[in-house]
Amino acid sequence: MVKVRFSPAPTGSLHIGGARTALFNWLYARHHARAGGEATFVLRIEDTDVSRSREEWVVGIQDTLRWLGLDWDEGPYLQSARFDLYLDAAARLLEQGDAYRCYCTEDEVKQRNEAAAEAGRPPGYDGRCRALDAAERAALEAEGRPASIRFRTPDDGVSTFTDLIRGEVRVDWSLIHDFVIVRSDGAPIFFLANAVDDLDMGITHVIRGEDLIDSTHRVLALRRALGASDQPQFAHLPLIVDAETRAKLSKRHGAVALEDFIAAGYLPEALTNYLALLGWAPEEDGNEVLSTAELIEQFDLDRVTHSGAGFDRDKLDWLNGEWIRRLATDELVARVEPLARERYGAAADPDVVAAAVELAQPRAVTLVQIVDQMGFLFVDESEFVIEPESWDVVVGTDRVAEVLDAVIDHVERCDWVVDALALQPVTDALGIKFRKVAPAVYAVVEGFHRGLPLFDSMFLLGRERTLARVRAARNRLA
RNA sequence: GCCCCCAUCGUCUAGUGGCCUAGGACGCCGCCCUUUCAAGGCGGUAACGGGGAUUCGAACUCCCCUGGGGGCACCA
Repeated sequence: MVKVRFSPAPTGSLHIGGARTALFNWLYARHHARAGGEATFVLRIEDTDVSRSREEWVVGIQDTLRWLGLDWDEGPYLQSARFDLYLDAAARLLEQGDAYRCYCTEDEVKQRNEAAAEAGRPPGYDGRCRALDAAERAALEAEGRPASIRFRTPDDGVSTFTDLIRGEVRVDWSLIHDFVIVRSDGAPIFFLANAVDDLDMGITHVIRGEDLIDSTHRVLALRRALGASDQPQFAHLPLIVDAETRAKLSKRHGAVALEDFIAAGYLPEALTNYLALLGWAPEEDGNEVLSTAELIEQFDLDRVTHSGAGFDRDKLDWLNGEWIRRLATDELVARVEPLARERYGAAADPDVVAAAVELAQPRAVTLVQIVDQMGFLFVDESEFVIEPESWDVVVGTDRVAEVLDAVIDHVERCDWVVDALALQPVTDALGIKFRKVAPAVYAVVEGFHRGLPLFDSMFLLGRERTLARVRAARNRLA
């Protein structure tokens, strides 16, 4: 029996790190189920911090998860709808003496921490409200001071747990200070909600980022105080870091939001494949291009690595190309079509789009690139422009006027079939290697000096439009 | 500052004492192919952070150092 959960905070859209965590939890559950076991993947939205959470992120995260193909069996549960549960637990802890009311304000705690730091003492709550008697408490309350609820951690001893990936992890309790579980405004805090829910939902395995490894001790203590008879297994994943800075991936270092990758034309197949490769290694047959089914089959916590994984856009690009090539052409067309329509409107004739996709599939890196490359087919001659950089290439090409004249002459009279549009014979007759002048001709016809295969492109464009463009370029040259 | 985690090519990684003159993938370089650029094919460049210890034998075990990252909130 395996029950895992992905529990994002809806304080932003799903980012690379969160997606990887979701994927590993999902793969773990699906792998277990495939092996004949019972497994449940729960989606739980941790929106206890109401001020930082937004409905649009709650929705957006689910959309992105679905786009990735990560479906959940339970949920989404919203913690904001379960406050009673957490508050009841807090009341119980208060009653048991495992927690106490703290009348220190946030500012006061912060100030005392700073003072402690300056004095060379370790920071952390100093325990001021730990042992208040009834009279002191009454006095503070009479002052109208709001109270938070703090969990009382052990003063000595060692906290230990066995991480599925890292083995035994231990830390002295003396280093872990009493922490707040209910804010003075009455809102429960992450640790509490997290512990209560995992307990209540019967979570068996907690798979999450390594940045949470230190908080595990607190969650474990909380669960024990709450009467948990057993503890879940923990598995802390290596962080995904910026390959350059080696620091936790953040918005400062380029795209990290999954939405950005979707918009940039990456396929879910490629993203899940790449994400799986960050911090996990497949079986040793050398094949890294893996479908979701293959990932499910092979996934195992044993093969999760221990050190931070640098995010490498180049490898993602390569994988995306691989997946574009692996898709059936019809399927690729189906995915490109809406994008083409969105970009070019009614001009994007479905048949032409399909033909262009077929030309693009063997070489494309992203869906957006495919859409870009077919653009020349959908603009009016009056609006057709050659990219400045590509026009420079035209101008810088030797004997280009001569070549364009010959191309015009050839296109005017040749049979209108792709094979007849081959230009090598034309340049050969001039004693010029086609390769030398190809970029210029590409630019003149497609607007870019690198694009879809030229002869097929001219055919798709049609004789008149092709001629119009070449003539226009020829005139501009003169 | 304190605590925790980590340490193999530029990057992702394989490797659990002899199979390692360290393997694969991406990138990069070269060649071939070619309807430019790509894609594809072939080949190449490139790493066990340092020092001790254990052992007949260490990338693999232990210790120290160094380095990197993470955590120390009334965020999650």
